[in-house]
Formats: sequence, structure tokens, C-alpha cells
Amino acid sequence: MLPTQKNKINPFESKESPLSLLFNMLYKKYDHAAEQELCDTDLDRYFYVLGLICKHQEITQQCLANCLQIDKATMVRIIDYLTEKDLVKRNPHNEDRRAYLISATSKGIKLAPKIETTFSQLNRLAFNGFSAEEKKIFIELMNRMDNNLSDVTSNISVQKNK
Amino acid sequence: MLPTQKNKINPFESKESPLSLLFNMLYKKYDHAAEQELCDTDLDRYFYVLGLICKHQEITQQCLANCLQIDKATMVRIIDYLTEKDLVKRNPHNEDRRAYLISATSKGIKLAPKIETTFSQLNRLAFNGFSAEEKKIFIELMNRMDNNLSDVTSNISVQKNK
DNA sequence: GCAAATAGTTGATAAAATCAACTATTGTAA
DNA sequence: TTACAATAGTTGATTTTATCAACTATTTGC
Repeated sequence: MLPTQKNKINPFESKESPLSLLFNMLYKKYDHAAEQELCDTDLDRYFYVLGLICKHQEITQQCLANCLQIDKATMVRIIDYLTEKDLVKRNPHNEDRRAYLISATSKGIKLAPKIETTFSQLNRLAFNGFSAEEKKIFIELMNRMDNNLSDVTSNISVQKNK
Repeated sequence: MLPTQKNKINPFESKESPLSLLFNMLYKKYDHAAEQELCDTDLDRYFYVLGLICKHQEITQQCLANCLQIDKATMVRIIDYLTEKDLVKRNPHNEDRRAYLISATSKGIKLAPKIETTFSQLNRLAFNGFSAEEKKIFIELMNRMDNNLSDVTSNISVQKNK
């Protein structure tokens, strides 16, 4: 039996699919769904960044970058983008003049509930058919896995691979 | 207490973090670790594509694209890249002259075990401290979640958003 | 035998990640 | 207090990745 377009291969059912592949597939599906749900807003990406900013009210770029595991140079451009859209602004940080405190503008604050609703709807849909217990276990296992992988990378990535 | 660089925010512990964020973070960590583990090989990405090709021995580009949920145009370039590296080759498909059957070259076949070992090592590391039961449950929950999200996207994405 | 669908390719464009070099400021420690 | 290292942020350059539409060649279904 040839593996043509008719044969659906499901990496979730194959033994020992790299977990990165599974995570990436779930990420893409969820993310595309979020984009579509929110396509009638002014924003077309970085929803979760705006979400985080609103949630924390004031937060530095570096903190956002750490939290989201994104390069700080990338974060500059994300904040630039959100600033252009008049959704966030950079405020001086009184205790550290190198840093800015990013906060949402009134326009950003107005958008936030819709973003949060979308995410919680999508979370609910993703967890559809899960018991409360399964849901809790899943998140907990993800957290443990994240810790496991942090150990790995800090062990391995002593030297950079240019 | 200001959220500066000292305050670590853990999206896994916050309530209602978008799952896409969690998946993406795990994906990135795992993927970077894989790149570092395999950085002394001839290949620097698309490991899992080569892995899949080797596993199935012969497979069309379209099937790979479906399986990995990647655009077929993107897949062309991935196969081009792997072909340049002399790791795979395009063979005529006897039953369908539009299609190619991609297979690994001897060089690709030689590389495959190292890739598989790396992935299974990383899987083991990611699952470190998980019972066999937890591991099974986790994969199963991911599979169910993938189905849930497929339903969502096919429901939502009736119309394209330019 | 015709129309629609499919496999693959190409060109163009946009999005994202990454790196090194840079400014300005802060922390530390001689 | 000076001097040096570290940190927050910026910029420019480059690479990777995704995406789209348009295209050829072939196959499928009627």
C-alpha cells in the first residue's frame, strides 16, 4: 500500500513522533483559529502579547521577552508594531531609565476582553471532552515537561553553534 | 511589586494562558535542543521530514505536506533543500506521473538513525519523571486535542481571510 | 473527450528569528 | 570615585518560514 495522498498519517498515533512536531501542529491549529476568530479586529497577530500587557498592566520589554522566550530584538519590533496600531505605549520607568514600562492604551484595553474571550473559548474547545481532572493533569504535565526541557537546554547549550 | 526582569512569569502556572503559547514554548525548547544535538551533522533543520521519509521509505510530497500540515509550496522547498544536501531524491511515481516518490539516499539513510536516536532521547528527557501511565495519557490527550482543534478550524475557516 | 481536481513548481511577498554592534544606564567593586 | 561589567533597549542585516496566486502536467469522473 503506497503512501499517497489518500493515506493519512497521524503523527499522534505513530510511536515516537518527536514531541516538537506534535506541539507545533497543535500550536498552528490553535493559532490559525485565533487569527480567524479575531480577524475583524485592528490587530492580526501578537494577541497574546497584548493580552499579557493588559494582564500585568505595566511590564518591561525584557520581562515580556523572558516570559515568552522571545529574543529582545524581536520584542522591540513587536512593541513597535503594537505602538503603531496605538494599542500600547512605552512609558518611562522611574526606577530604571534604561527601561520602559509598556502599558495598553485605551484602545488596547478595549480590545483585551475580546482577545481573552477568544483564548478562553479556544481553550475550552481544545479541552472539549476532557474531564476537569484530565485538564488539570494535562497542564501540569506540560509544566513538568517545560522544566525538563529547560534543564536539557541549559545543559546542552553551553556553547553556541554559530 | 513591579514585573521587572527579576520577576519570572510562568505562563504554565497562570490561569488560562492560551494553549498556543504553551505549545509554542515547548516546541521551541525541544526544537532548539534537537538542533544543538544534531549540529555536527550535515543537516541543520527538517530533521523530522527526513525522519518521516526514511520511516516510510517512499512517500509523495503531498503526503508529507498533509501529514505535517505544511503548505505544498513550502514542501517543495524543503525537498529541494534536502535534495541539494544529497539526503533525499525524487523518483518517478509509476502509478501517477504528476507525482514523485521521495526516498532517502544512502547518505540520508546513514543519517536517519542519529536523528531517530536524538528524537527518542529528547522524548525521554521531556517525559522525565512521568510514569508510563502519564506518558500514555499525555499523548492521548494531545491526540484528542488535535481532533478538537481540527473540528474548530474546519468550522471556522469556511471563508478565507485574505 | 471534456471539465474538474490533483501533484508539483515558481515568483513574489511578508513574517519571524537571529546576530552583532551600538547607546545609555545601572550595579559592583577596587 | 572611577572604572568595568552587566543590563534594557535599538538598529541593520540576514535568514528562515509561510503564504498566495498563477502556472504545467497529469489524472479522474462524467
